[in-house]
Amino acid sequence: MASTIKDVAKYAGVGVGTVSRVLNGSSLVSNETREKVRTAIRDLDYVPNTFARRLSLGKTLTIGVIAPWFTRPSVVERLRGIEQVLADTQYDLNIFNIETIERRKRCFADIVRYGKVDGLLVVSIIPNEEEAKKLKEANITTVQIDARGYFFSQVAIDDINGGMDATNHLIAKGHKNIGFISDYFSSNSLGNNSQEHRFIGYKQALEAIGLPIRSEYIRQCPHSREMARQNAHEFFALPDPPTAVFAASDTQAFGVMEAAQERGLQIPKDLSVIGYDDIEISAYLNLTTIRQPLLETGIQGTELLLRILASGSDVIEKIILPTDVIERGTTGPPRNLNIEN
Amino acid sequence: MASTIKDVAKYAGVGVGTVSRVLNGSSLVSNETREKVRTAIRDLDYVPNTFARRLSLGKTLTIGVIAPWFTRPSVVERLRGIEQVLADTQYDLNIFNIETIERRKRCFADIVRYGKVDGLLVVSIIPNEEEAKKLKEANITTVQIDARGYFFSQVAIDDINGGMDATNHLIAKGHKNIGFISDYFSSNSLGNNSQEHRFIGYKQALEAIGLPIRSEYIRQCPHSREMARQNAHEFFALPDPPTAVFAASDTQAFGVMEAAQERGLQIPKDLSVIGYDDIEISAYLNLTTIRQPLLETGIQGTELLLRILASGSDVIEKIILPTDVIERGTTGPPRNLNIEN
DNA sequence: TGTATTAATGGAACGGGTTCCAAACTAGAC
DNA sequence: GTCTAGTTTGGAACCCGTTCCATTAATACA
Repeated sequence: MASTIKDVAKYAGVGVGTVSRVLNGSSLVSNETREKVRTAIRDLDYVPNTFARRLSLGKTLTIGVIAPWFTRPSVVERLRGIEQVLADTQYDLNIFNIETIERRKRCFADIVRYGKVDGLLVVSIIPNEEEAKKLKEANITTVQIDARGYFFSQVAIDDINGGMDATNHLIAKGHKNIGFISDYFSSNSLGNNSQEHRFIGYKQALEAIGLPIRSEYIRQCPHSREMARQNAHEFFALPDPPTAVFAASDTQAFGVMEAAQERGLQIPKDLSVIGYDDIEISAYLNLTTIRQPLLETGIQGTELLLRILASGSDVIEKIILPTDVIERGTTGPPRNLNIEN
Repeated sequence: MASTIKDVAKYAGVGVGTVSRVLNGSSLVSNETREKVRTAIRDLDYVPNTFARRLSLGKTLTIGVIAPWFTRPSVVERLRGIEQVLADTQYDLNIFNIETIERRKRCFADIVRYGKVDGLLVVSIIPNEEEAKKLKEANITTVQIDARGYFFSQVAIDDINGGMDATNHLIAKGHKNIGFISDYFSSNSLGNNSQEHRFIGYKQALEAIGLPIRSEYIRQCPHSREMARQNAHEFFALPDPPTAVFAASDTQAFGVMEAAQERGLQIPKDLSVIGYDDIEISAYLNLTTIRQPLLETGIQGTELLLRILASGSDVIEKIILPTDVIERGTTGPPRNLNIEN
């Protein structure tokens, strides 16, 4: 049906080796021959069979992506970046969606076993030591996106800096009593330490201008609006409650806002709230937050992976991207300042 | 490195043909031999090379998915369904994200040219006549998801009925002045007519009980919250503004809600709003809406495609899935009825 | 016991590329 | 004109499965 390299060779009156050389840009072909072959390719509308090519090269020309929470807007945005870059290359994209721990195990195992990918992008999770070892043994070049770790090259967010920016934003408004709510630190099942980094940023920002780190202002709880709500109420019950809260995710920020509303506190007059992520509904709910360059992490992670695949280098490279403060309506000066003005 | 079928044959003391027969479940192997081969496969941890297999079979064992608006929650949900089904098959998934008309053209052209897929799922767009012809010529089995059309089998939503349900829900609450906001109808570049079908449902519901179709209550605008917001404001400025609005997508419904808030209208007391899609944040924002079985369309579309690939049938099959009204807090009786009660 | 059938098996040919090796050709040096 | 080195080129071997064909073994039947 479709023409093959043999047809092209016959049509151009050359050998298959020569056609292959032209296809792969070898310099060992005279200009005259090259032109003949090019014409033949055009005339026959020849497209090399990609599977024959892969078999012969011993490469899969495929990039795998392991991503949890496939449906979260932030992950989708990263995937978009990945797809965008790969669309212009010879590489295929193979997405593995992880929704359960079993699935995670199976995915890593399958990828190693079936050897269907040359390179792997691991989004928002950190391969554990055993997984990392197996990937390396199987010679699968791996890049992490949105997660730190010691085993592989990575593109991550500067969460420490993001945490500092969020805190500094509140400090700049005049706040001195700043609460912090986050998910539990690392050691969660997926091994992502962004929460802790945001906290470090918070701490550093306070320390930088000599504000005390008050343990009663710091809370960790499961990642949900409801838990954040409860913890925010405990803040309000303090004798000297915070005038501003930095929530390490927008979802938790909404919990804080809900609590404030229940308590009759006006935002931002009585309480400022800043989130982290800039998920879709944050704009709608007018939440000041920290935006991560999601699409960009996908793009840069993929480009990094392709670079490593091309160069064969095994130096671990870490790219850290900055965050932006998106100021909306939930942050302002604290009440006492308002009154003074 | 990895063991091949030859290694297995040698280890088991049989020919490669026999190993292949065992792998593919041929009945032409004695139980004794089969067991020997199985043991060899286990001992050598043998996994067939998928690319050699594809080359030899002349099949790609790959399903392509063409989807526009890759980032929309509704599309992601369908993709999830597709991925879920394919994960348990030997088929690979190849996603083509279409964001521009050029990209659309290139996608269809490439898919035909490079012959990298056995089957194609086209999500939310309708291949035009030329594209359909080429797909058929290239012998690529195609199934459409979330779009009608005459050329291929399909899994679609009964959007006319969904539009009727939404409108009837408002009518049942006592509304007579019902606005309609949607994206532009079909004839958009991608050839999806779901918007129009929702409108037809809206019209039919009104006509069915003799309510007038008022052109000032009907608006089309680009699919965004912001544009919907602006158009909603124009509704409110009418001398006889609608008491309820049916937005043909949840995203647009949020724009209407935003406008209502800006205008000081209470929902649902002063204005009822019903959306369409039931995307993730709709529950959070308490939006009454029409739920489409999004995941289900992905699942059923993929299963249909696999069935067709297996059977080789060329009967065009159409599966229409129903919608559900999800009643939450944004719809209620109109104010005048409130007062009367 | 001999013959016809059927079941089971080995292995060559094939799918369509890439690459290595040997051969042919060219040009420059002497 | 001969020799050497370098440039081009053709094509066999290989990548690793599947499948068809030929062969052998086993069973059935007369």
